[in-house]
Amino acid sequence: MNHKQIEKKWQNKWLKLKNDKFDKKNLSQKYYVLEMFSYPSGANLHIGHTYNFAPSDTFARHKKMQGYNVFQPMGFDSFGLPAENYAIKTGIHPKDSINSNITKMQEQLKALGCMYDWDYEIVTSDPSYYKFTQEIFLHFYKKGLVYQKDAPVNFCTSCNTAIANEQVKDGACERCDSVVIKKNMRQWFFKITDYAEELLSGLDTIDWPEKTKAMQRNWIGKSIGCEIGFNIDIKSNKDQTIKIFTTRADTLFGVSYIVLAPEHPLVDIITTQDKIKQVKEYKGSTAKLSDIERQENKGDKTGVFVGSYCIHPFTNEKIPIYIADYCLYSYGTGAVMGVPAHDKRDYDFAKKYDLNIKKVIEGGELPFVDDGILINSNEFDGLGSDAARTKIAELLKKDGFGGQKINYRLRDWSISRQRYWGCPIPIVHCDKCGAVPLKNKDLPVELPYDVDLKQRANSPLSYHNNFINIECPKCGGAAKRDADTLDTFVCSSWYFLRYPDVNNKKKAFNSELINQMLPVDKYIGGAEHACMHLLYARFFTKAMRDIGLINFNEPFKSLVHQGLILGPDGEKMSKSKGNIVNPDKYIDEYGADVLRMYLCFAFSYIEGGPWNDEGIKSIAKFLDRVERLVDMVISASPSGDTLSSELEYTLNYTIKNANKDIENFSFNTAIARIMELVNAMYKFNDKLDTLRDTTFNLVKLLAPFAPHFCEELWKRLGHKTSIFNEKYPVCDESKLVLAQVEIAVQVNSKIISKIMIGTDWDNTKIEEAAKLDEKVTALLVGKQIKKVIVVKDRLINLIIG
RNA sequence: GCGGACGUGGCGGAAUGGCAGACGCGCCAGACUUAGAAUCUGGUAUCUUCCGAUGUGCUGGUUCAAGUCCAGUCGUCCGCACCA
Repeated sequence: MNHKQIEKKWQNKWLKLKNDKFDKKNLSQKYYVLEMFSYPSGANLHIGHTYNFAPSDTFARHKKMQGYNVFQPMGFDSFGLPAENYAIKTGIHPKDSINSNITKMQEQLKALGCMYDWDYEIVTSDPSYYKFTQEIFLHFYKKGLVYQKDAPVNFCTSCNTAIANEQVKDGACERCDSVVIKKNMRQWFFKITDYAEELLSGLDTIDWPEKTKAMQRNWIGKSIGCEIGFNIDIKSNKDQTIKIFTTRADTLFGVSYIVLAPEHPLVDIITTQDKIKQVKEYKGSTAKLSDIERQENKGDKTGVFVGSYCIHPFTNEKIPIYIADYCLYSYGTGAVMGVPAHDKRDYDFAKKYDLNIKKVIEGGELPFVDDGILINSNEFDGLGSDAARTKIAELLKKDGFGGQKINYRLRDWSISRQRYWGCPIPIVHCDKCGAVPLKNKDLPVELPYDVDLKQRANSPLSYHNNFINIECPKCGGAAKRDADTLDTFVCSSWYFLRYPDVNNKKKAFNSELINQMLPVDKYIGGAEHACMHLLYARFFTKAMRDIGLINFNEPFKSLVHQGLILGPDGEKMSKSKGNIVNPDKYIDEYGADVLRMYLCFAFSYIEGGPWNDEGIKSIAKFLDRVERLVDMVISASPSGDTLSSELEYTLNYTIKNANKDIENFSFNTAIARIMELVNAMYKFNDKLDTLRDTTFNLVKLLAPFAPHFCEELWKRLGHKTSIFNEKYPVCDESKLVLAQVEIAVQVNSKIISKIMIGTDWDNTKIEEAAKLDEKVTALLVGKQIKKVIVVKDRLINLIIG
């Protein structure tokens, strides 16, 4: 078969037949299957992209053949740094490079024969889309989910912009690997922390990989503890209180000092005159450290005494106050109690600065960090840690010093980026009115084309006078637009809600329609998005529900991660390593069907692995084998014989497993079963005339994997309509009932022999038959049968002694 | 340190607690062919005195029965990490 001809032919025909189109009128049978859209990078699609798209298309086609009204759209996440950095390097404007990249990627996707309905395409950098990203931002603003604050943020020195916590990997920028420093900047934030509890509990309601759910749980980091107020003991500041958070309130009597994070606002207030110099120096030196340096210094605890003391709420002891960078300002209250006897870090710190170490939990050697029995703790002595925590929290509450408190590791999502190629923030800054949100009618705030990208001291947009200067919508005075753009993850946090109503010009979407179309039934994409896109999208869904735009709680009912395809060297594919595999040459040589099917067959889909093209020929060979078989069947002359029951069994066994395996993304085993069927059919090549119906089924079974090839064979078999309008074969269970079956005979759990039995035999009859076997008989001489175990249609085990 | 995986032939990979290695690659042999390619058929875990024995990282345990369950251990990978 000439794959080039037939692939082109069927791709065109599918367009004409509107085969890939979603039927808007039949929502009751809708099935929304979505592959994460990708960034239109300058390079071609590599084999990893093909691996993401092709097998999930096989899944979608299978669903379609099962009778679902499949909605499978595709789009491009086209804002982002790479295009801007590329523009700085080459002078080619992001808008232009993105457009040509999209065209190229579309061609490649079409060449794969994926069943996308291109009527629903999304390009996030198109004003028709980002107009609504801005509108949603304003919705969030009105709902109080957006705020601006001066805060130390993660700043990538190479990308020259702030980035979110989720985008910092090992202290470096997730995109470019450069050093990330803390920088104080005025930034916009989304209040994702408002949803911490629901983002956590909602995980129990969705069909996602356990690993991903665990990662989100971890990232949200709920911890149940206690907040404790320590009053400060200096005459001038009697009414100041330091609030600390601890999960170990049971160790409260072991406190020997209090630590504030160096950035804590109380530090300057409580530092005594004689300590100002040291404190200032320490604050300066820690502020300069990058996250990476901080982590390297982990073992070596540093800090300084600020000169003042606070009072223990129960014992009234005087407790010295320190600042130390091992206390993080961004977690809890930015202050902790130091209990050296029962915390490794506090122990190190106390040793270094010669602080009191008081044991209050009976257990092992210090530092003893497990739960135990309280000692040296007044009325709490003898209690277990768990009970003590409850009692102490209660007493603290009664005395007005604090009480139980839940803390989350999750922090608000910083969304301002000091870059050009992103969605403009629909806010105006007026000296008189402050930050003023734009009106919906003024959207979209369009990104100007003529911007000097080399200006990098501030956001590039801040240098564009026509864009930046504007009248204040409130007072009409001179004002400036926000010069930053939104994190691209904002754009991708709601695209799945836009797809079904992508041409809506008035609204982001029609809520009624979206409530019917969502949640996404099957979402497919890389595991690397676990704590970024997948978390943000859940937050957006919940926030938009509370605003009243949608009525469901979770965006993605069921999630599958495909594995990662590595380079042939076993390393992650990257330009710098030069191990990127381009799928085009395989499509050219073998065709899209062969490549698609090889990707389905050669890997366990959720595992992935190093690319290796040695087996790709085998798939080409297999399809040739199928073609020959089909052609032989077509030209066979009738004899009146009927299909053997053995083959009927194989056919239905294949049908049953192919359906099950595709549903589970176990494409490799589904193909293995179809190969078995073909092998079995070849055994009957002297009775080809009996194979006609089986051949129809075979071609249908194979269609989701090799769509063009199967369309062609389907036509050769005399059909006038597309095979994708056919129903995928359904197993006839009655054909799987055999009269006879071979089972294993075990004696004392060892396999001795195999016998044929009737499937309707009772255990006694099976036992009698087993005993007749020569080898078994020999073993039974002079022995007693103590027990017989029969596993239906599998084995019989005789226990003798 | 915390969390999550994973470990099976020469290779990719299969196995609801029930005959380990499906399917394929590679390799070997046979058929067809002047020959090769292609194709078709068969074989292919290891050891073996050909009776069998041993085999799913390692050590134990549960069970009539363990790749699968449990405990421990070694190794690899991923995510988070001074989170109080």
